[in-house]
Formats: sequence, C-alpha cells, structure tokens
Amino acid sequence: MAKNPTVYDVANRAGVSIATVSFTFRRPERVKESTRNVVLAAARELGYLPSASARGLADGRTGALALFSFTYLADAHADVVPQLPGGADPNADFRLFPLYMDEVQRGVELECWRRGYAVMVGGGSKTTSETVVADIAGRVDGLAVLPRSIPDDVLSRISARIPVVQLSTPPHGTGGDHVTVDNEAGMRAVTEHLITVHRLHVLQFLGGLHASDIEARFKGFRTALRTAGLPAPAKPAANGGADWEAEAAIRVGALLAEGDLPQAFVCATDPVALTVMDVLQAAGIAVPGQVAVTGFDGIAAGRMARPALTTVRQPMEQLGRAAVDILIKRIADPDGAPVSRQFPVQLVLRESCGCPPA
Amino acid sequence: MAKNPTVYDVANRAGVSIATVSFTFRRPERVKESTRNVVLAAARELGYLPSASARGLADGRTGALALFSFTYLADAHADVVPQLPGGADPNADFRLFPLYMDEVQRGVELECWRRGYAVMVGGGSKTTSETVVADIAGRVDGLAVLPRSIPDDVLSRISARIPVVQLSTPPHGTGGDHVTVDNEAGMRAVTEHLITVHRLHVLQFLGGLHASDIEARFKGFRTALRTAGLPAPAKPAANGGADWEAEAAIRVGALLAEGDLPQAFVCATDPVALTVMDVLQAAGIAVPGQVAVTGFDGIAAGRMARPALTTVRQPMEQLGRAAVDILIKRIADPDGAPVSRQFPVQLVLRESCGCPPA
DNA sequence: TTGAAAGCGCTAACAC
DNA sequence: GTGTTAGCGCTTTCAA
Repeated sequence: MAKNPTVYDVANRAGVSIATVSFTFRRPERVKESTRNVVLAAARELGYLPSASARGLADGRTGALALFSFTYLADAHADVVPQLPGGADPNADFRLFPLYMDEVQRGVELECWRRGYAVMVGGGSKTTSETVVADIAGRVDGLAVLPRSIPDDVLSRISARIPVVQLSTPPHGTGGDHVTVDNEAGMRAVTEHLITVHRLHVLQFLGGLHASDIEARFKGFRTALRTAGLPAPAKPAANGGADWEAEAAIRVGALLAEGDLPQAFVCATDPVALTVMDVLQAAGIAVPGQVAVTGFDGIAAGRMARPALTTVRQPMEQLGRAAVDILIKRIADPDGAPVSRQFPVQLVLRESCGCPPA
Repeated sequence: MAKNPTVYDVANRAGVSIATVSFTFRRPERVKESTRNVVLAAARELGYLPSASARGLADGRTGALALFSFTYLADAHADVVPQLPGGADPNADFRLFPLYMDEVQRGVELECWRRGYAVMVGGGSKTTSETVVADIAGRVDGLAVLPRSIPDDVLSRISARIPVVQLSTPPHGTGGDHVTVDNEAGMRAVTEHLITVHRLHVLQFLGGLHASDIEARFKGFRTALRTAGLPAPAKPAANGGADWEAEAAIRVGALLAEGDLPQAFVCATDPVALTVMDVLQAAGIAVPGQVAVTGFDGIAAGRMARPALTTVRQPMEQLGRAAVDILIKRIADPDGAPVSRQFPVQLVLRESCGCPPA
C-alpha cells in the first residue's frame, strides 16, 4: 500500500496550489469549473483520501459525534465467544442483543447519518476507565451517554469540554442536556394493571436503585400501590449491586426457599424480569399461573420469551435520535440554556402478567 | 464552554515542556514519577482532553477502525419516524432491527473495544456517494465493509489506500481480505431438508443474484435439487433489482394470480422470506400448510414470525470479530498475502418448513 | 530525564 | 479565481 497522497501531491499533479485543492473539496463553488475538474481528476488518479485528522486539527471540529454505551456482560462474553466451536452462537436466543442500549444506538446512528455526522461508538463496561472515555471524547464534537456507562465525576469533567447529552435524568437535577422517558408513569401503569385487572395485591419490586431512572420507576410502583390502598414498601426487594440480574436471582431464590413468594414480581428492567422468569421456571413455579412477572424496556427477548413478557416499551430509537438532535443544536449554541426532553412510554401487555396470549 | 486546554497549557501549568506532557501520557515510564504526577495534576485541573485529530496527524494513525454498513429502508424510515406521534414505534416488531448487518456490527464493536480500537460506523444506503465512504475511510486505519454497501469501483479505490476487509466473497476472486460463511452448504442443507423430510419437490428460489454470496446460495439450492434427481432451474424465480423484497413480493403475487404456486419458496434471505410469508398470508394461503417458506440469516424477526421461520443461521458476531482481527493483522503487515476466512452456518428448523412447533 | 524543534495534512485568512 | 502562508495540537528525534 503506497503512502497516502496528500493535498500537496494532488496540487502538484493538477498544477495548482494546495489551497485550490482544499477549496475544490470544501467550497467547490469558489473554484472555476475547469480548474475544479483538473483537481478532481488528479485526486481520483492518485486515489486521494483526505485525512480527517488533518482537517479536524485545522478547523477545530471533527464532524463526528459519539455514543458512549456499555456492554452487558461484555467481558465475560468476550472471553467465551472465541472458545466456542464453529457453529455455536451465544446470541442465538437474543438475550444479549439487542438490548435497550442497542436500540438507542441505532437511533443515534440513523440520525447522525441523516444529519451528515460520522458516528463513533464507545464501549463501556464495569471496568471502563477514564482514559477510554477521554479517548472517545477527544475524537468527537459531542457525546451522548447512556445511564451508568460513565462514572459521574468523569462525566462532569468531560461535560466541561465538549457538549454532552445524557440519556437519563441527571442525578439531583445536576442540569445539563438530557433526554428521558416518563419512567414513573410507565411503571405506575404496569403496576396498576396487575392490581386492577389481575387482582394481584402482593407485589415486589426487583432491580437496582442508585440510578435516577430506576428510582423514578420505583416511585411509580409505590404510587400505584398507595393509590390502590395497598402498603408500599420503602425499598425494592432486591436492590443495588453491580449486577442487577444476579442480585434479583439471589433474592428470588431466597424467597423460593422460604416459600414466601409474592403474587407478582415487578422488575425494573426486562433483563431482570427474564432472569427472574428463568429462576422461577427452573424451580417449577408457573408464570404467570403462580407468580406474575413484568419488565421494563421492551426489548426483543421479552417478546420471544415464554410466556411472552409484559413490559413497558421505551421509544429507544427516538431517544437516540433526540440525543443527536440536541447535541447538534448545542454545538451550534454552546451557551444556551440546558435542554431536557421527555418521551412517553407504552404499556405492552403480553402473557407474563396473566393476560391471554395474543 | 471554555476553549479546550492543549499540551501547551498543561505544560505551562506544570512548568515542563510539551514533550514531557506528551510523554507522560504516551510513555509514562520515561518520565520521572514526581514529574509525571505534577503533569497529571495539571492536566486534571485544566480538564485536559487530548485531541485525537492532532495525535492522528502527528503519528499517522488514528487508532480507529470502521464498519461500513447500510440501512435497510433507511431513507424511507428516517422520513417516517419524525412524523409519528409520541408513542408509536416502527421497530416494535423488530422487522427492521436487528438484521444481519446489525449483528455483524455488534461483533465488530465488541472486538474493537477488546483490542483497544475506537469504532466508527458508517451508514450506507442505496444513495451512498463516494464522498460519504471516503469521509469514513479518511478517519480510520482500516475498514470493514458489508456486501452491497459500497460500489465496487469505490471499494477498490479505497482498498488501495487503507486496509479493507470484505464481509463477503469478493466477486471473481478479486482477492483482498475477506470473511464469509459457507453459503452454498447452508442453502443446500435447507433445500435437502425440504426435499427429503417434507417430501416437497416443486421449489422456487427467491432473491437477488448479482452478489457473490447469494450466487453461492443459489448454487447450493441447485445442487440439492440435482442430487435428489429433481430439475434445477437455471435462474431464481425472482432476481436482481435493487429491492429484493419488493421483487419477491411481486413475483409471488403473480404466481398467486396464475394459481401456480410451488410447494415451497426457498428465499435467499430472511427479510425476503418474511415478506413472502406476509404476501401469502394476506392472500389466505397457509404457511407451511399449502406452501413452505425458508430463509437465510437467522435474524430475530424470523424467530418471532408466525409460523416461526426455518432458516440458516450465520454466526454474525463472529464474522464481525473476525473482520476486525484480520484488519488489525493487516495493519501490522500491510503487504502480507490476502487472508480469507470462512465460517460454517447452522440449519435452524422451525415451523415455516412444515416442522412441528418446538 | 527533559527540552527544542521539526513536521504531520489541512483550512482559511489574506494578498495578488 | 488562485496562491502564500500561518497555524491547528500533538509526537518524536535529537541534544543537552
């Protein structure tokens, strides 16, 4: 592979100055047509590929946006895959993909392409170091971040340098641009459904707090209970911890051992709900016959589960698109007032709550 | 948002030269610990975010890899979404996502993160111009491209400049690095299944050729027929065109009108198969009762379809990972011999071929 | 162990 | 309409 030709090479070959070459690509209208054609021909003959680094350095913007996401079980997964025999496929049941963040990511990508931005996607996981985030941040003009993908202090340091939009409510009204959904109303809706339609009164909430969006969901859960005149717990039955699914599984296992199951498990997310269903079914408990289970997110795996998972669907693609839209506006107006957009969610009744199969 | 601090600012504040600042980040071991701490403190206080553009320009590599993908119906989709009322969600049935390319993309991302590369994702569609591809190519050290996402001539021009790996067999053994699956064996396997297990002998192949991987699938289809002593068509029943699904739908509609349906439609891809099932069902034809249908890919939507789609699953994540692995090796050894890796596929029997529900 | 200085390839004044 | 030129922020050789 020969050394990449530069503006100099192209200018040389076309018999013009480098400025003319640059203008030919950036401001075609400012170059005489005949000249432009000569330059384009030279560029084509040489296989000229403009360097984004040089351009970015020269004009102070990269023309790219990034989403910082995180991969569920990424580390474990990465270790497992290479060892599998040829045909094996850990994603065959779509439990690991696509999840909430993957659909948001798609929205980000589609919107970036539509608006002429390049998209970079950064991968977080529990072990994400500041270096990794800074590396991504240094490559783009703006950054969208999913909840829990970046430590708070790192996030605030980055926000001071480039536009950042969070895909969740910033803790304690920390300000900053963000896009969210109405978590509280959504969770309240499923909970009310369980109470009023299925006449279930002993409900437990499963899933980590320590995250503003989950807190809002728990709040919705409690509101529904109180509104129905039922006792509302002060805390989720399973909470916190780095691995919500494991935490929930352990809790359910304990309840199983005590023979003290509720009538329904209201889970903070679909993955938690699916894990809980696994545990129950392994223990021979019928869902929804003996215990109902509900989730939150609306991922594909929930639809494929048996029984199909009743959940609250977030408009993930739209969330991603909105994040990009906000970033682009923020880049144009760095000092405007913080923007916040909230989307509605949708109750999706399937079988795991006790509703009949479609 | 204050102007981003540079090495100069950090050096200034730390009372050292810019070289020392650079070394502190790139070659920490070459800087005395005390000095390093001073520099790091200064960087942190200033909120220093290294510029990837500057670094990329200086050392001739970006540290990023890209996947060039394309979005199914991207254009139409993009126009539709913004007009939908709040709760509406065009992806709710997962027909548009995740598709084959989305799972490959995931593999690319996971592997890039694991290997310390940043990932960029480029979006193609039917209207992809060379400019768009060149823009992406100019931002990275290597590029993975999905089949049919980039015009051949553009592809070869790019390949001359940066490492490129194709996720399909290059046409006419054009050489170049690539990763594929055993399309022929996979399609032969489904076809034989229809013939030997379900005793179906009148089969039609639906889906565009003009793509090496689809050609291989068609070949596998013919081989199975001939091996069974059945007549093998020289051409697919529906073929070519920019929109395979539409093409197939039209063809099926015509057959429907003529009352000349085969016993099975063997489709080149899952999306084609799902479209065909839609058309048949809309016409009141029972699948698989009156006509069997099979796909190829193994996307999520096939599992969710009723009847569930019999198909051949490709190890998409692994394909993506392999592409990245090859790129990284190629970057290290630009002039080595072209690499080609082929993965096996897996026959997935579900209901649309006539097999009983799981 | 640290500093000085020469680029990396491009953009955009500004001059012609 | 086109050319000259001064950076953009960083890496890296070479000296000190």
